[in-house]
Amino acid sequence: METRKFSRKREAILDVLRSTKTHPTAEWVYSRLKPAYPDLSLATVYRNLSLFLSEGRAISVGNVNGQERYDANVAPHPHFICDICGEVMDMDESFDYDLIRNIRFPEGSIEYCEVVFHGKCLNCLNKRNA
Amino acid sequence: METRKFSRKREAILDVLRSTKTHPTAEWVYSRLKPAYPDLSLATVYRNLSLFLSEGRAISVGNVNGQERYDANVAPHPHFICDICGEVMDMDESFDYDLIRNIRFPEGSIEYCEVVFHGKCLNCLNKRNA
DNA sequence: CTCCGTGCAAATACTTTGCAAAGCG
DNA sequence: CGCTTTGCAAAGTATTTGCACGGAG
Repeated sequence: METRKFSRKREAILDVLRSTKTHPTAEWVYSRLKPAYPDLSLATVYRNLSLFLSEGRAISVGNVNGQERYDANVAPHPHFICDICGEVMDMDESFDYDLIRNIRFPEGSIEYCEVVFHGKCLNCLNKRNA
Repeated sequence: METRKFSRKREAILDVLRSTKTHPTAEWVYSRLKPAYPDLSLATVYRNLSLFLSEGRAISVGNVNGQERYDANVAPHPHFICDICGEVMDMDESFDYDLIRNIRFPEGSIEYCEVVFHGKCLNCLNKRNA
């Protein structure tokens, strides 16, 4: 059985993750907390993010440019990733998961489905045309 | 302008990628070719796989357990990933891309969409129940 | 002969881990 | 007090890069 104790830093890490829509990297979470917790270690951020994933309190949106991107919104929802700058955005309203609820796959049991749209964000589109 | 010369090893790498449905890692491609090309370097495999991606002759299925998985089938098709063993399978027949063709996203221009189902493959399910 | 392609080894970049010290209950 | 959590530094892993040499055109 998993025993778990309270930890102020762990709570803070989850708070930061919950307070943003940027789908941050471990490094980003770390730099956000470092001023308030000068003795915080990047390893602690990694350890707790992994913990949240295994507990189902967070998900990984995937690896973007070599860095894992995390999300405290564990409800299934599609994402948009800009292939130029790597920004990750939610697309909550734009996709109906009922569309894929009935899919059958004889070679395995489906537990969930990720839908990720790729393209260029407005920022990067504007920079190109400038 | 990109000048490109013929290279026997490059062709061989693409052949291996095209001859399998396993969505292999760079390492796997390397170990497949090493017997026939004893002086082959892993760096060459990485270099050429990156090249194929940028040319559109291959795609990345994503990062599974820290390793990039490649696919020479560049037509859009969904995948199933076993979260236990990391096996990647095609689901060509099971998903209708028309379902997502009409999606609008004002914050960016959509270029393509990845659909990945997660769960447990039959192998891993059987092992669990054994 | 001129560049492109490659091997090799070193460099990178992210993430994980071992261990002793600090903290929760 | 016993067991969890953490900082720190070191290790680990996958991938990229610099450079000199071999190969294609």
